[in-house]
Amino acid sequence: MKQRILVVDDEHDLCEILRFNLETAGYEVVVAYSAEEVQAHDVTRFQLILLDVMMPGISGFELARQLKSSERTAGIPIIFLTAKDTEEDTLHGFELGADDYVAKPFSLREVLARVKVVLGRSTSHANEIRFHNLYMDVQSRRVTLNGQDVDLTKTEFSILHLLLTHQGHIFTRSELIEQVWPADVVVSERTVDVNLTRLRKKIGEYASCICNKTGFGYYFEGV
Amino acid sequence: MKQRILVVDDEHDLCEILRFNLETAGYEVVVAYSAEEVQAHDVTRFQLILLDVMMPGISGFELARQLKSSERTAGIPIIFLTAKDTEEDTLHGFELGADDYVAKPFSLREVLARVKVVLGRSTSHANEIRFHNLYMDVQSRRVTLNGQDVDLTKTEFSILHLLLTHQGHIFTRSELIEQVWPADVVVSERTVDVNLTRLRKKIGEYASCICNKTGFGYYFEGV
DNA sequence: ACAAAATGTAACAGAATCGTAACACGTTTT
DNA sequence: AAAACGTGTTACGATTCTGTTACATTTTGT
Repeated sequence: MKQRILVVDDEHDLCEILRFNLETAGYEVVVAYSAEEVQAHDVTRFQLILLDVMMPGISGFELARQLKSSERTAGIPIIFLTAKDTEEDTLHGFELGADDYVAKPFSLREVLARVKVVLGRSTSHANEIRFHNLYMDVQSRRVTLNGQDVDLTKTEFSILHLLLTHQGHIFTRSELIEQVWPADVVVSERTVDVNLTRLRKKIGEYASCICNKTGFGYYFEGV
Repeated sequence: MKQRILVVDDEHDLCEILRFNLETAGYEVVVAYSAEEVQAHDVTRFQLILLDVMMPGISGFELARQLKSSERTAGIPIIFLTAKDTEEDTLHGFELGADDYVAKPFSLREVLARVKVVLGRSTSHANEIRFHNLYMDVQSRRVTLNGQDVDLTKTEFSILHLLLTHQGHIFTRSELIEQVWPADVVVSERTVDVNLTRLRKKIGEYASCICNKTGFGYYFEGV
């Protein structure tokens, strides 16, 4: 089945150029001319989003933040297109979960190469996360520990996934809430603790890999 | 300060050629002849790793996977050196977080150009503060000293961050209190002293960089 | 060199943070 | 309809952090 790419940019000409070249390369392309227009689409149907940063109305960064904050769409790779190529903006983009970053003006070859890399990796290994004998299959939402199935709840799964994909990174409680819980629910910070405890109890010998640094937050300690 | 590059390749001759040319270009070079040998080094001290894919024992890909899976070393750029230049291997490399890819046989000019590009763009990460072998990652809230994690409390972290980002600037005790403590808490000025002492004890050889000027206050003395 | 002021540091106790069991309430399964 | 499950909240004991104090040491001014 063809892989589907959503191109979001307010410059019509550029969109058409991208559309033509991506279609030639065998992808199915849908174009939206603004962040607002994106909301008319079912974003989950796309395997990749090419997203312009500078757009009238809602900016690309803001849209990315929204997409990444929803569990349903957080896993969709995003490549930012931007004229801004300062270090700061690039970092901001990656912070928001960008999978790559292309500064305008760019060569089409460059864009195609990056699209290929991102799509290549999001279909192969991104769905399987491993830490020693702890496996997570993101696709089927299954976790195994030394070959034994581990029965995690949705919340626990989501937390473990976040921690494992960012080993060593210390997340504050608010960051965890922001990343794990839907944007519209309000939970107390202590709820995080309780869920971490529940998760620890289920992952046996790896419980001690989920660490807390007093005053900062929680992190997964690899090795 | 010179940028440090770790070259990992089992071919001694090639290593020496790379070493000579990189040193001529003004970099500091350390060579390891196997992935196993890399483990003897503190990898965090390097700003770039040139990594051969095909090595006896642990392969370059496997080593890269390990480095990228640890928050501490994930940020270090890697350029793969390889005789394999098939599409598949290149993709595999990028998947593992390679920052570039050079196929053997390569021209030295080519290697130098890519090293320059990678180091050029990875120099000033705004959220990573470095003083010799003392690193602060503001994003992930970690501090390492010669590759070892330093366990700072929130207050200590905050003080060190302030001092390191304003090296040489002398902060009076009230300035420190104002910057480090929340506006609504009241602490005695001597509290600052105690916290500075605690911080000093945790940063080993850099303790002496935190200086006091009698009657004025504290500052970080960069060499 | 001397006393006074400033700084370094160990020890302690109060405060803040954390781990976890128990409970409540809504949802799903049986 | 009852039981099982998921999950947020609360409470309390355990742990860690941190400000204060007291005394030791260094620096400063005369």
